[in-house]
Amino acid sequence: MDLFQLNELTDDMMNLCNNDFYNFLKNSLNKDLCELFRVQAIRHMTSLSSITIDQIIEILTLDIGDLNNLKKSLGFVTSDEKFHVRLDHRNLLERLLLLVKSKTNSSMKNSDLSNQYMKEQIHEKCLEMWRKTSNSSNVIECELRFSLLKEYSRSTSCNYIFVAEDATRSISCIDYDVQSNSFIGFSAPLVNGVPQSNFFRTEKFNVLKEWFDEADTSKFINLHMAKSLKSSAPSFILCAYGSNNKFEAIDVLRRWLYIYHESLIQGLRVIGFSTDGDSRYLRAMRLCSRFFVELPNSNLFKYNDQLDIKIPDKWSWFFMKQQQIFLFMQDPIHIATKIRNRLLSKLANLKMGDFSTGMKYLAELIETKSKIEHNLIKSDLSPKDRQSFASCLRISSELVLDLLNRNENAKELNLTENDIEKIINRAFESAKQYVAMVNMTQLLKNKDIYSLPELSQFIKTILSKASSKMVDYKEDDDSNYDSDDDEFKDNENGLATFDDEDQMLSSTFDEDEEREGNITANGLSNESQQNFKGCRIFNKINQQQINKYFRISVDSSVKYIHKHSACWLLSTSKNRLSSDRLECVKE
DNA sequence: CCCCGCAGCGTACATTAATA
DNA sequence: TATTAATGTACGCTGCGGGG
Repeated sequence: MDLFQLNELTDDMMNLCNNDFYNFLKNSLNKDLCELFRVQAIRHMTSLSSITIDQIIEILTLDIGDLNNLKKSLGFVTSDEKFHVRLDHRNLLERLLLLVKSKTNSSMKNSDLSNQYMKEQIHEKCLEMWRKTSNSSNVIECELRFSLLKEYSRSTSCNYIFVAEDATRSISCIDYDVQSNSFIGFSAPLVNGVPQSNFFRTEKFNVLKEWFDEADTSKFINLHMAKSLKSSAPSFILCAYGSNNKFEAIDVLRRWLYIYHESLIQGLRVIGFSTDGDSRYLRAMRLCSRFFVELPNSNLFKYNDQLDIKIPDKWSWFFMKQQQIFLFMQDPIHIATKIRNRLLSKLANLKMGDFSTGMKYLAELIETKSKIEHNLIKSDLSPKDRQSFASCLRISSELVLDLLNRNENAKELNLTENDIEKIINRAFESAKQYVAMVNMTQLLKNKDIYSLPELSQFIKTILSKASSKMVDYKEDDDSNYDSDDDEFKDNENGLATFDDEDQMLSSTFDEDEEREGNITANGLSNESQQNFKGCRIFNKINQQQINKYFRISVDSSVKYIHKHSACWLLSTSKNRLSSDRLECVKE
């Protein structure tokens, strides 16, 4: 078979593997090249789509005794030990790879991915992920990974990102992280709304004990996700940390601004934020969008790259300011589940425009059509699981929408600017009726606030000057960053100096030492390394490992205890969520 | 055993009353 | 008039008990 005569590989050829594959290679290339593929353990035709010639022959450049014969028949070794493959062999390989690549490309276009190819792709992706996670250090609590974010956005070739944030309840548990040499599970203090990473780092056992007694443990996990605006892009974990849920709206705002600034330094523009409906988040949104709020001490527009939102002139009732730096939305998963719950609710009725929707159309669909057409299951229509986002996906899938559009009774609804105006006007008209009922019409007419624009202007004035306006004097300049920092550093040093080595032996922590003493006294027989119910205490440890251990004094001699063991020693109670919620968290 | 609704709690915020 | 204290609201989480 001559590859140069062949215009395209057939599907059968593409699916060749193992012996069939090698036979094909023997026929179309030659015996030696076939052997090369065997050596490289390439067993499938489809594997060739992602390989280059250099990768295949690279092995021959190495000094491997078993391959000497193969080397001789495929090329030459020059005096400087470099290997050169014979031109004819190279041409053959090039041709083969070209044919395979063009075939896989065309089959991709036909969206006719063979299973084999999919597997290869998944394999490739897994490898890529593995490389990424092994190269870059793992997520460190509190650390905002802006440099990785830059890498991520470059891979999606889009410089605009949307950031989401949410917190959820978790089991609190203190543990020691060897990599960062710090304790995790305490709730880190916020500076400018940003949690301090590696804040709980100490070499003193007593400091740790103090933290156990006084510091708050994290009862929540707060997670920041970023997503490139490119729709196909995956999402990216920006930051995760424990929190005790004690924070204010201004913390949120500052955190957002911090993320915005840092991203800008990396050349990325954060378009907006989305969170759930926690009142502090909502307040932060209000502060940031200056919705009847004043922030006299912060300048949101110092980078001069605000978004200009075009609000129609007629919309006198739309009070949002034109210039914004962020867009806000409740996170779409919440919205989707809420709409679904409403849609499936037996009591409430979801109206969209003039159309009243309901689950009857969907139920009809399930009854009349086969599952292959809509992919819905009956439980999708039972509102029992109110958080089932999978159901939302299925209900709103293209398949279902398509089928619904074909149904005359369930027409699609497109919301336009005009529709919104209509809705507002209708609401205003019905409000007028209520006003008429209480005989206020004349009064309003006299005061010149009976028409919509007039009333809007009136309300706007009232809202902006009245006490309903919120004023926040919290500062947002750079000098503030430093002062806050110092404050916390002082605090840290204060603790450290208070518990320095001399004091460790003093009477302040007698009680503590005695407990230690008991432990060792019970277990202490004659060995240098003691086991006491899994808590090991050493007389001596490797100097390289010294920062993983606490120096403690027992019976006036110095011993070492691993920081992890110290955590175990100090955790007295096991906090857990009730069982069903625990399962939710595990998910 | 699992799921759900209910009451209670904690947190932050908004509003109102009281005070300097 | 500006600040502080008290009260009320919203929301999410927890524990409990009932029902399937």
